[in-house]
Formats: sequence, C-alpha cells, structure tokens
Amino acid sequence: MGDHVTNIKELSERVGLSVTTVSRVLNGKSEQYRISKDTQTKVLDAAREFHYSPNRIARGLKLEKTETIGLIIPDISNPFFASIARIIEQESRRFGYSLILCDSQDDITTENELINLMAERKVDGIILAPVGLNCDHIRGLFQRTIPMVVIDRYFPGTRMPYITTDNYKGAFLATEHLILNGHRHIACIQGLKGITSCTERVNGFKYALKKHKIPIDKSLICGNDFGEENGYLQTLLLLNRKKKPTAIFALGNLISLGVLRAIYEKGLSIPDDISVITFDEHPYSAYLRSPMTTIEQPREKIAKMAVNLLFEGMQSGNGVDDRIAINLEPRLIIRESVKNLNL
Amino acid sequence: MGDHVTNIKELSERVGLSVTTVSRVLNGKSEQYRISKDTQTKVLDAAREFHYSPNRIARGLKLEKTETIGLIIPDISNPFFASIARIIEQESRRFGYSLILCDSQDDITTENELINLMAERKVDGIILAPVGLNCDHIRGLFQRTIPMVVIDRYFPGTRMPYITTDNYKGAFLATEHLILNGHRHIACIQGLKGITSCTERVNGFKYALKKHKIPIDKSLICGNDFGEENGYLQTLLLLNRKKKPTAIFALGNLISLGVLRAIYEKGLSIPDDISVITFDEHPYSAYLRSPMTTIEQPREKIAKMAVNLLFEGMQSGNGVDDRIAINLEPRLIIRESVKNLNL
DNA sequence: TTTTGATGCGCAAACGTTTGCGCAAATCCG
DNA sequence: CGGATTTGCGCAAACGTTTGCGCATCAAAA
Repeated sequence: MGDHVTNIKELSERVGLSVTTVSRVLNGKSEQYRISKDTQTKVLDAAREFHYSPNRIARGLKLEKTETIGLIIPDISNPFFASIARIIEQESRRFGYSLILCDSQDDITTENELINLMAERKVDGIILAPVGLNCDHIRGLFQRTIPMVVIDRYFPGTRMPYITTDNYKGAFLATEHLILNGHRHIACIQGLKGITSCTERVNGFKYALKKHKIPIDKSLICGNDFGEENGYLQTLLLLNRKKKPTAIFALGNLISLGVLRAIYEKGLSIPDDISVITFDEHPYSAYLRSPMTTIEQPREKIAKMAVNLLFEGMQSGNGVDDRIAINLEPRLIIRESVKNLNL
Repeated sequence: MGDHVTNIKELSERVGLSVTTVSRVLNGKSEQYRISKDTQTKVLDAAREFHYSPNRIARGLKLEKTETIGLIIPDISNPFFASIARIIEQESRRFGYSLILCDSQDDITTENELINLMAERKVDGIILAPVGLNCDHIRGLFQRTIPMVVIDRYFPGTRMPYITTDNYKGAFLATEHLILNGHRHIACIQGLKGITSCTERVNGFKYALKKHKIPIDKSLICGNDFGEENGYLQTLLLLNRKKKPTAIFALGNLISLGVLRAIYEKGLSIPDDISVITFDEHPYSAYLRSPMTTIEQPREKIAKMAVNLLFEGMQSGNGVDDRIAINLEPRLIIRESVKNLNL
C-alpha cells in the first residue's frame, strides 16, 4: 500500500474490477451505468490509496477535447496584456480549463505559426489578440473548426466575434479633455496604422477636434508603432518643430513611456512645457513625475467576457456567434499631466 | 485536391502508401528506414497539398512526451514575473516546446493543485516560482518524475535545483547605498517572512548595517507580504512614529508602489522628506515623481538559465541536477529617490 | 417452473500516432 | 544460375483512456 499506480489498468487490477467499471466510477457515471455503492467506494478508496491520477493526454485523444484553451498575445510583458492574461487564466481554470500561452512578439508570421500550433495541439478554443492588419490566415478556417474570440482589435468587414474597448470613445474623451483645457495644437502619436484599435482612436481624436471646430493638422498625427521607441522618436520630432504642440496624446502605454523619455531628456516638464495624455492606465500612472491623465480600458471586463463568450461557443457546438461585436466603455482618469491653458 | 485531410491514415490512402511509411517520411526518418527519394517526395507533396497537420495529442500519447512545459507563477500581472514569463515562453519555443501557464495567485493550495494538473497533463518539465514556505508537497515526488527547476525562491535544506537573484547581495547593495548617503535610521519593509527571497534580503540589509556599525533596530524591519497593501500600511505606520526613519527600503516592486501611495497621500516628498529605495526595476522607475533608485534583478538571465537547465535535465533523462543552486548578480541603479544627508 | 425485467459489470473497439520486426523484391557476387 | 545481401515498405502492437453493446445473475411476476 502507499505505492503509486500509473494507469487505470493497474488500478483496476488492484481492486479486481474491469477497467471499464473503474473508469465509470471515476468519471461520476456510476448512476448511469448502475454501479453498486459497494463497488463505488472500493474504487474510490483504491484510487486515493494508490494515488491514481488520470492521463489527460489519453483522455484528450479519446474524447477529442483537451480542456485547454490557447491564448495568443502580442507581448505578455505589456502590463495591459499581462493583466488580461491573468484574468483569462483564472476564469478558464474555473471552468476546469488550462491555458496554453503564446507570445507572438508582434510578429504576424509567428502569430500564424502559433495558430497552427494551437490546432495541432487540439486546443478547444482560442483567444487571440491579433497583431496583423488582416486576417486572411485565420478567417474561415478557424472560426469553423476551432471556436475563437478576438480581443483588443478586430478585423472590419469579416465576421469574427470580437470584444474590445470603445477606442473611438476613449480617444474622443481624451481629446475633448485637452480641448476643454484650452489646447488647440494637439499631437497624436499613433500605433500601427491600419489596425482597428489605432484607426478608431485616431477617428475619435479627429471627431473631437471637428466637434470643437478645430482644423485637423494631419502632420500632427504621426508615428506607426505601439512600441516605446516610436513614442520616443515622434516626441523628439514634435519637440523640434518651430511650432510645438501644446499637448501630446499617446495612443498606448508603451508609446507614452517613450514620450516621457523624450520630454525629460530634453529637460522639459509636464505639464508646464507640454501636456500629455495617454491610452492605458497603469499602477504607476498616479506616481509619475507628473501624475498621468489616462484613458483606462476595462481590462477585467474584456477578459471575462472573452472567456465567457468562448465557452458559450464551445458548448454550443457550432462556434462562437460571429455576430458578436462588443465595444466596452473606457474611462477617463484625470490627474495632473494636462495644463489648463484657459487660466 | 485542396481539401483537408484529418489524419495520417487518410493521407496515406491518398498517396497509396502505408501509414507507417508516411509517418516515417514526415518525421525525417527516411534514411533510417531506407525510404526511396521517390516515395519521400510523393509523401511530402501530398502532405502539403492536403494540409496534413499531425495530431500532437496522439503523438504525445505514443511518445510519452508532450513537448510542453509548465510554468507556475504567483502573479503574472506582476511585471517581474511577466517579463520572466515572456522570455521563458520564447526560449521554450525555440526548442519546439509550448508553455502551459498557470497563476497560483500566491496561494499554496492552488499551487498544489496546479502541480498535480501539470502531472496529469504530462508536461515534460516544470518551471516553478513557488509561493509557499515549504515544499513538502513537491519534494521527492516531483524531482523524480518530472524534471523541475525552481526560480525566484528556493527551499533551504532540500535538494531542488534553483536559480534566483543573489538577494543577499542586492539588499546589501541597496542598504549600503543608503548608508553611504548618510542614512542611519532605515526602515525595511519585507515580503512574506520565511521565504528565502525575503529572508536573504533582510539578512543582506542587516549585514550592511553591521558592517557600518549601525545598531539594528528590529522595529524598523516590518511587514509580511509582497503586496501593495502591505507597503502602504507599513509606510503609514512608519510615518506616524515619533522618530521617523530617514529612508525606506522596499523589498519588492508592489511594496514600493504602496510606499509611494502612502508617502504622497501624506503630502510628503521623496527624497526631501524621506528617501526610498526598492527591489525590482521597472520601465517607469525612471519617470516617477522622484526617479527611483532600484535594485535590478537579472530577469532575462534567470529565465534563460532556467529554461536551459530544465532542457538539459529533460534530455539527460534523469532530471535536473539537484546540486544546482545559482544566485545571479543584481545591479544597483542609482536615480534620485535617495537624499544625501552628508551634504 | 418458466418468463420477464432489473441489476451489475465486462469485452473490445476506437481515438491518431510511432516503431520493432519481418517480408518480398531487387541487386550483387561468385 | 543460385545464394546472399541490400533495398523498400507494411503488419500490428502499443500508448491510456472512454463507451456502445451485450451478457450473466437475481428477484419478481405469472
């Protein structure tokens, strides 16, 4: 006694019953197959005594489900994605599912490989924060065979269920906040052009200007990457103009990091020399040299809804409803990085 | 043509060869089994044409390896762990392995469940950033059956290969930096008592004091959790003393977040009213209200070494060498959160 | 006593791979 | 030309599960 049994066969031999019966008891199908109470306790006791633990690989093969979901994320070290990942992991586990995490490193061919990998590994569902501009590689194929939900971004014109922040509104909120504080000459440093989260933020930005009858200066909408370096370089360029903007709107948390680096490197100060506002709240936002005014995305909601949607789709048997298109409300958090020019 | 084949059997029927042969070609064993060039190209072409992609579950079952490693982390939204996770994921993928990520939420029973889960899922190896004070639940059992390496913390007196920062040295560096700047009355807000990363940091702290002949005031070593709340509360308590410390040493990044909250809530300023130094570098460290002086842990090295160690152990066949015990050099990054009292 | 129905459990196939062994055909050697 | 060797490939078992179906046994009904 006390030693370990490695599979259900050994266990069945220990209790002198068939593999079939043991399996049934262990899977809670005793009722269904009329296994006597006696046998049940015998099996259960033995399982405990001999430390039986089922082989999920074999199980997965037979059942054609792995109780695993795949999460593909452009950069897990980005706190926005990290906190989303955390919640997705927790929620999935509540359903008894594990997570295969992959980091596409903002690279579309990697993303492609990862999706194939997920397919080979027979994950039961995929949550994807896509990196690319289009989704030819995913569309069709995967919505049919593996339930999938897209987060953070989506692909216009294609039917893939997605859930994201209302980026348009977020950008509008931020921009209007600047305008109400007297800013007219506002720069907007964007992420990768063409992806929805970026386009819509730019649109929200433009709409706010239009609404307040401020002409749009296209040269003030610059940059083309969500990384820190882009924020840094664009800010440097902006600061070197003859007519400097009075405010910078950064369209992502890494961008804003670069903005900060450039501004402080130049020896300028926020908000006295220049105002800054950014997408993405962060634990440190409040404690920065100039506490940052931010647009907070509802990360927890995004994550939870994504998981729930996915599981619905998985259970329904015919994938996630591809008419699903959810835009969640962002929130403006006002701190001190925006100067009131009206005073 | 163009349609998809779902398993190797179908594929073999398409090319008119046996499953055996097809499998061999696909696995690059043509040489070994003397498959003709002709057959090889036929198989390879068909595989492409019919989009064959192997079922890794079945493969895993037969081969008794899943090409998966398990990563258990206390909190993936902690940037320290997030960036480690990212590198571990990348490195593992270079070896052709995927990552099952689990977040133990700093809870030891969850950690336990997760380890069992990993075993059921037959991961080929585990990287664990353990949460608990002891390792009765892991020791013995797992070093024998699944190769494992522990990171960030370890368990003294037990033989489990680990790799961590030289916490003793890191704390020493930080403390000595304070002392050299004239501080004598230094508070140290620690994490969970009893775990090595905490104990050793405290020891390093004490040693620095001792070396400089400063008496150790035990009441200044306070707190018992790596969370933000602990940092906040302890700081509040410290600030309310008759004799306030001139400096606070936070033993973790979340703790320091709480320290900042408390200090600024009280309307004090760093470093004029009080100096702060902390373990863990962070992208925002440089841009805080008072740019933070930090002890940077070699996260990338930790992650890479852990992966390499694990793979060595997996390939060797008899687990990771349990005499491995690596302490990596931390780095002091001096900014402006420490006031020089000597001036 | 025979028939019927309920009870309790096991046989064997199936999931998609990999691989040890063996077998036929082709080639070589003397 | 006959035997030995090489070449090229397939049979079938195995990995650890789950489950449709069927088969005893037993009690109750007739």
